[in-house]
Amino acid sequence: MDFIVKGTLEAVKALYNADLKESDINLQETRKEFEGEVTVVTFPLTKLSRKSPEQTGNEIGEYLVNNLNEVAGFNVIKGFLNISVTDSFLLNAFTNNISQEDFGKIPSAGRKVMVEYSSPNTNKPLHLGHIRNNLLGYSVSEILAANGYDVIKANLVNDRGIHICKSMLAWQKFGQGETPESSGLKGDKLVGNYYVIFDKEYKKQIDELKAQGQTEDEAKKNAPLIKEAQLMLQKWEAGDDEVISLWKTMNSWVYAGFEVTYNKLGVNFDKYYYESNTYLLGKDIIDEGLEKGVFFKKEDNSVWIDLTADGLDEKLVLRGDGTSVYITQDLGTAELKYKDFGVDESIYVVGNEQDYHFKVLFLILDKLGKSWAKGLYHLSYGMVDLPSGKMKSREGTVVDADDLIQEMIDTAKQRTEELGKVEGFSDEEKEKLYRMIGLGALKYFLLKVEPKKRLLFDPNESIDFQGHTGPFIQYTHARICSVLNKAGSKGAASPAIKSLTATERELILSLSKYIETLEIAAREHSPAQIANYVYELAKLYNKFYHEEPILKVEDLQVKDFRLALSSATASVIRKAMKLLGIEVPEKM
RNA sequence: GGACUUGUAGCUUAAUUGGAUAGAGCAUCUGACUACGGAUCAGAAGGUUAGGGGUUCGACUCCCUUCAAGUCCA
Repeated sequence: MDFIVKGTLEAVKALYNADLKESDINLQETRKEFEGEVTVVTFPLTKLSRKSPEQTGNEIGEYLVNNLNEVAGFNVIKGFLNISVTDSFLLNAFTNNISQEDFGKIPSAGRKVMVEYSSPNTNKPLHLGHIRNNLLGYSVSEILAANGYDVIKANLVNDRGIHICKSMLAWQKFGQGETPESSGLKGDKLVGNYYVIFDKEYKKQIDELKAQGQTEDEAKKNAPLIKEAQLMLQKWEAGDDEVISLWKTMNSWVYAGFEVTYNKLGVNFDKYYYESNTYLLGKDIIDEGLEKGVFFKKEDNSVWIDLTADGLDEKLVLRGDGTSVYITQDLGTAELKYKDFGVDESIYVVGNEQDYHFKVLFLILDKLGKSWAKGLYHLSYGMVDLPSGKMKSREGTVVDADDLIQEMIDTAKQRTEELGKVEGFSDEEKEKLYRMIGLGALKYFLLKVEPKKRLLFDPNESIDFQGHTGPFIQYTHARICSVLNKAGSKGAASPAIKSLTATERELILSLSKYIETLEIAAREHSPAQIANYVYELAKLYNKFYHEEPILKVEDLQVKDFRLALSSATASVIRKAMKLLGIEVPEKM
């Protein structure tokens, strides 16, 4: 609707002799209860016209009708100038653009972006919180790619540290040689079990020590198990053969397990980073910062940065004994990523508990004068909570990723069978369909909410398959496919069509908004924008479907046009859902 | 102690970034040519946008303050 903005600028120039920028024109969609498609808000223009909002609207409206072929008419309500565009304008847009196969394709911007997501610990299986992370990361990658970016999906695996030593130690002591093969357990589950066992045994020891008169803090430090775990970490850092070998073995179990979950979720990565390779990075950046006077040393030799001028605190970047803190290695890893790929932008998909951390990290890199620091972005998302509060793997109050996925598939199966809709499906096709619908429901459920909002998940309330859901949109797609199949044609936009029904107009307008939605989703790093858009589109199509006959309509040109409209809708649904990582079936 | 985020119908949520009577879905109630696929559609009911104050033509949106939930920093 660019031409409305340009026309309004001309009108303001001609009528009031004022020069405005495009951004000064406040354009919005016309509300359903009024006639028209686009609305110019004229309140701000009254300063130029020195007339009432109504008069200003009428004058501009007159100008537009007289000067723009595409404008059919207008009405003014208070400070709102509602403009109706002509049917032929909409039909042209549909024929020349929307109905084309490559509609929605944005040419390459020649920019490279890295999206780091998932980034799991190797001591426990993935849970619902990780699912949100993975879906967000994957979807944002798809959205950026659709916007013409060259995208690198990265996974920074936290494969070292005290937590994995705990699992290793517990396995050594209590595992009796259990392996994924011997137990039939998924590798990540097996390792996770030992992490829990460690915690139980550790707590026992703490209780014993407390019974002997030690305080809680003392007991936590003195328990033999924790000391052993710390010793193991030291051995790991020293490269002890036995420890390294066990570490490699157990991690390989975990990776095999993760791979299964990633496949089920349909996410993947172009590049894996491992903390065991990166945890020592960053120390040269500390030196660089000291030289540049960005950092300073305290008496105990620890290195700090003073961020009080930026409204933050003093922040430790290297300990007095020369060992790293989290931010040390993150500084190093950021630089490594840039060296590896020369990305223009780098996105970190990490929970909002690390908001402060990333604020500091990016600020430091900026102060160090890194040219690429302004391209860093923390895609912060809210935690997934249960009604009982936070999920804690050590206490077993987690919604396991594999279990949840399976439940969703089972529910999809049950629903579909109840509805008796899989006649003529082979067993393989059925399995594929159940998986598609179950995951569609799950993914849509998680992605339709703005990332930064916290998500409450009640395991006792099943995820819906009706209404504002993934299956609703999948159903709409299948329904369109069914119509097209029956017709045996994808239709064609006929130039002979003279007029459109109200719903046809709405549908074309909705389709035309796909590209700007794509751009907004990329700018805001928000799959929710796509999710809500495609729902609106599907809803509108169903309305159209009920109101207007397609196959039964006598006029063949109208029939052909409606088929083309259906086909274009299916196509946009398919493209939009793909951005969410959701597949759509042709029958369901 | 300091900082950040969130708070919208019973529940899950949207609002073009300051615009019209705050828009949907679930649940509840009422309807839909014996259907081009009823996982759908049409309608009813449901709101002091956590509370209070301010800014202006106009506030869910910006500012101040109180409350609630969550998180981070040493």
